[in-house]
Amino acid sequence: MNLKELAAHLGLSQTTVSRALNGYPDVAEATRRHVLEAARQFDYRPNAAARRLATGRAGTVAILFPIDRNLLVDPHFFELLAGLAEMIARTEMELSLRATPIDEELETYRRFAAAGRVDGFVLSSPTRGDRRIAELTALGAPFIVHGRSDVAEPYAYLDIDNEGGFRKAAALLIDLGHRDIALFNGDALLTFAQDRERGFRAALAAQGLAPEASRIVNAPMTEEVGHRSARALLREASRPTAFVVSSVLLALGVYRAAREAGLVVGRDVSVIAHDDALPFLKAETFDPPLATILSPIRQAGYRLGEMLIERISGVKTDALQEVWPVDIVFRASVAPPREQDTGRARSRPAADARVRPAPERRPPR
Amino acid sequence: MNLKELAAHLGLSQTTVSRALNGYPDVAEATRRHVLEAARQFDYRPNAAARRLATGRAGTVAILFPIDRNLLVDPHFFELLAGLAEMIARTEMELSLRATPIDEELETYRRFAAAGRVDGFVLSSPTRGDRRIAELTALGAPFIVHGRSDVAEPYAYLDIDNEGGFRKAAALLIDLGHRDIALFNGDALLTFAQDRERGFRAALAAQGLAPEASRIVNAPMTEEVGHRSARALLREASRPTAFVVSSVLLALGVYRAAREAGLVVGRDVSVIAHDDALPFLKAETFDPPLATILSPIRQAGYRLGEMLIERISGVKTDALQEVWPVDIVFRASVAPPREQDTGRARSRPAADARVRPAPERRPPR
DNA sequence: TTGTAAGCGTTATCAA
DNA sequence: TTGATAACGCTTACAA
Repeated sequence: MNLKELAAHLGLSQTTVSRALNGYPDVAEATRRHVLEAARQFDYRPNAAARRLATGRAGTVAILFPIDRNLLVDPHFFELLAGLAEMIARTEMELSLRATPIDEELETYRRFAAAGRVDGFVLSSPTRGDRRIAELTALGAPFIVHGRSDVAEPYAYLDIDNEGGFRKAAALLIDLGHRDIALFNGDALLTFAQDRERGFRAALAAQGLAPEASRIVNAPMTEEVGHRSARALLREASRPTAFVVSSVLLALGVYRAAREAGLVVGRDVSVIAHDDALPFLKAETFDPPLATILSPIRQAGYRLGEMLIERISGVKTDALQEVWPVDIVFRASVAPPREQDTGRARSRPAADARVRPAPERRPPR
Repeated sequence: MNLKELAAHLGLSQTTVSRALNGYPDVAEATRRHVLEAARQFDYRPNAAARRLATGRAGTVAILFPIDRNLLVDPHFFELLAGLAEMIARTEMELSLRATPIDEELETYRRFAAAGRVDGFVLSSPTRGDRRIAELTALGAPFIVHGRSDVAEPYAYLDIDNEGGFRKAAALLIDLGHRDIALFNGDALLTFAQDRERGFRAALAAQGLAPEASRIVNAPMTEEVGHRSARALLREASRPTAFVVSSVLLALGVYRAAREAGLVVGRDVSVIAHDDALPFLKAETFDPPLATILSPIRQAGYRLGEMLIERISGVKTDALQEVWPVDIVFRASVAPPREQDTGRARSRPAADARVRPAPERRPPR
């Protein structure tokens, strides 16, 4: 059943039926009732392609992800995606997911935009000097960035306070007495990794400290990397007493390395991790529970969807720039450093390990 | 630049230009060259909506996922999605991702199909008597199922040999001497969980064994569930000596529960897990390395994309039914049961734990 | 080998 | 408040 047939059946013109269906004001109430009734009865659904062609709007937003960056599609991205999908599902729009070889990325954006396949994009994992921003701006395609970059153009973004979060986490460890702290971070090109490192260094610098090169690791955020990196450091005669890491997956690896070295997390070494709130691996169920810099990435995905839609409907970029604060959640994985022992201790952490209560701060929305 | 303008510029009709661009044979070679050249020069991209309207093809496949089933979007789904996206990216098609409240699921399929928004669907996580299959068949919408269901209609699917895999895994543990084996599985409504349980029970039955009710757990496949379930069982005076679990995430929780109970995996308890090959958490990096029933879900996603496209282009359902074998990979998490001790042992598993080599079997493609 | 013209199913303009 | 009618940009009979 299409519009023509429906109109014929009703003895009305297509115009009137279309108006009635789309909620235009200049339609008699009685007419509208008839039309809606008939549409329901015949289960009429306007053809998407025809509508797109007529309106010039694609009714679609897209998010691209590179497929050959480490051959790894990471779970943080998918949490973001879940939130985004959830938001888009509340609208009439569609969400198009596109994998793309990294070297064809810009070309893919161009193709999608030029063919009118999408109305806007979500950009994730921006890098330093990210070229996508200039490209899409030049194309005139609406977009929103999850994170920030150091480019000249103004653009819409939603970011979290990575720098502040990591500064606070490191400061906290320093307060407890730690002096040798390692940072396991994402790829060095990613701005969020740079922001985190900046915050981390700032906290150290405030106490006149500076990390040795070996203490900073940039690599994919997996259990395996966390394990390998921590193992290497824990073998050293003078090992770090604390770790700040960019993902609970990295933390998982650090815990394993600590166990293997006969060290007890929350006593012999402290660990604090950025937690995107991956639903299948929760910091509070770590053993011991993992202290975190918390910022639910799924909520960010949801909000990104809202912001992109506002952007598409004409809201200016400078009205679409948000930075969310992050929560620091203290748990038993963090404690004052211990007199460095032989590394052979095996008992469990004291149940009464001194832990400050988690502040009750929530991100917006 | 649209077709009309391009044609005008070339001094040709739209028809000829369209033909040249779409590779029709009845176009003079010289003409085609000119057209392609001009198209490149002006960076002409056919408008997607217009093409869709004219051809009646949406150029899109969709995959839906429920948002309120446990509020959990699981990483196995996203691995599937990654593979699917990778395949679709090699085509001109689009992949539409839709979240949907579980109670509006069927309606969402209907809406998408009726509005001509998609050419076909991938159905994931089928349940017993899954209603989506009958619905989509009635609608005449092409689809492919990841997994199988017990419905009357013929349909296209790709599944793995869940039953065989779990039968073999359980049989192996029995061979080693285990008699009390627990199964941690997904939601009981899911056919893959049922198939796995059937295989598990068959292996036990072959030796005249039957699991107690407490030994079978159906729940979301998370670390937390694995931990909680294993902890409950390991507290019993007569505890299971082995665990067969449906995900590496569950296995992670089992490992943790074992550690807490002072038990050593690969000595005091054996663990074997189904491994969908989640890239951020690898069975071989577990401590001790985790034996698995292996079947990379990302490859399945890729193949599902291929099969769906074939289905859309008219291939019959009975030519699109595949069941992949699974690999059993032996690792140090599996060993013969031990004389049941007090559960206080703390030493590490012997490095020379008897482990059979992994058979070298690969799934098709 | 090329061109004319109709059609895909909407929305939007303008007049009635 | 309603209705002709013209886009929207492409594909595809059919004719030349």
